[in-house]
Amino acid sequence: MARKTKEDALETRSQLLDAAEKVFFEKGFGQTSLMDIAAAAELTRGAIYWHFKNKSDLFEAMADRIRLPMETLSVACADPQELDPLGKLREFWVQALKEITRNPRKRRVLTILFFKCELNSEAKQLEIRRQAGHMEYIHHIEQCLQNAIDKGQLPAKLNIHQAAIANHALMGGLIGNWLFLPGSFDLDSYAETMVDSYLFMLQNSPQLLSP
Amino acid sequence: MARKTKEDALETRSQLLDAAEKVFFEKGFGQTSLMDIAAAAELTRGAIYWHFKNKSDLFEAMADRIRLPMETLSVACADPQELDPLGKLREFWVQALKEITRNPRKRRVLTILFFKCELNSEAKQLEIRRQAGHMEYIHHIEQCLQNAIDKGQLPAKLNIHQAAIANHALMGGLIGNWLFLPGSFDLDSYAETMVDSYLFMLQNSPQLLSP
DNA sequence: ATAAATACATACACCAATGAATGTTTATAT
DNA sequence: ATATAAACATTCATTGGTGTATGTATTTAT
Repeated sequence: MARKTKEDALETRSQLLDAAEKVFFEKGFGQTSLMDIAAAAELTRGAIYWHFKNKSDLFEAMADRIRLPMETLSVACADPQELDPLGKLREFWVQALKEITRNPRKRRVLTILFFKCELNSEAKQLEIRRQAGHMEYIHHIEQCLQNAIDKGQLPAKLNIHQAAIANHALMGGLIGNWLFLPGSFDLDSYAETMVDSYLFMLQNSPQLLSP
Repeated sequence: MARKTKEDALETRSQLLDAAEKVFFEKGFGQTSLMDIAAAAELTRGAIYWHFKNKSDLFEAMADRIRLPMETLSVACADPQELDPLGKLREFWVQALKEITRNPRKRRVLTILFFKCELNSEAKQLEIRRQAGHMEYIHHIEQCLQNAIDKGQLPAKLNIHQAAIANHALMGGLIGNWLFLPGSFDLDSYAETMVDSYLFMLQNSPQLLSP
């Protein structure tokens, strides 16, 4: 076929990514063939193999168009200069949860990553990314909590690791459960309550204090 | 091949399920062929097709050998006769979390269900089961919480639905995160703290009260 | 004792999907 | 103006895996 302009080529590339996102979301990674995606983009497999190495490569490119919630926690929370780290943390999570309900692309891609693909040798890069994000997030949130303790916003004897684990579990669980059954609760309007309740727990729960 | 006795047949059937569990865990559902499973069981695909309709059928049979944590919440918690519903709930979740770390089969199968398979047309039954479990669990825990309110163990104005959503998210998140990176924290020793902190939150958080 | 059914193993046919090879037209560099 | 390479479309060969059909030795019912 005729050669396109550089911008045109980038356009078809993003068409392919849009189509991949759509079909992966509808049929799951394993059940969709490259022809399905090409057809959805009104192109051929030739276009896919020109822009991407293979199905996994296309999948990664699609996933790379969004940042995972856990990957977006600002280092500002851990900044010693920050006077209100806990407020920052609260703001971050309230916004992050609402963002998922309001950004259709993020919602679709997260649904794919959570439920419509599996971690195996095909998706090695995805697994590595998730593992790294997992561990980095725990580290970031621990720094953030330590910072809040230093500012007197949290009890000095708070068990930081347990608090971080609880945060990760609660937020990740909220996201996953809502993505799985968006009708089961209104994540957008529950966001503040969930975050505030968690923060209340950190400030007051005697169970989370180190002996 | 020679016909086996009825007990022998059941034995080979469970050998196939064991092998399926092992290979699915190692390679993921999509990446394992029926020959992989047959080989792991030191049998042939003929044996699989005798005992199961196809790969999905085998997968479901494997998954059906365990009960999901959310499926095991006793109705005892919601029993009006129960004097200590909150204590029952606490006991249930502490045990459920510890069980996952101690029961290798449950751990493997849950890992498969969480990360090594995808929800698509092949796994329709699995998705239906998970959706049903999801909704039934919310319902059960709401009844349990209402019962605890009636017994004076929780504030009368507690927002039951939000409390149930938080419970589901926290417990599901803990399980999922631990299965994903079992080295990131000690679920077994954190179990009590997490459950107790959650219950403390229910009892004291002003955010979880209805206006 | 023997006919039928069981519990598999083996062999076969088939297809959907991949990846590469090739074709075609146009943008772009020179 | 021309050669080159980009941006795909088309065609082709290959294959891993599935489902089924068939074989076969026992078990079990009668």
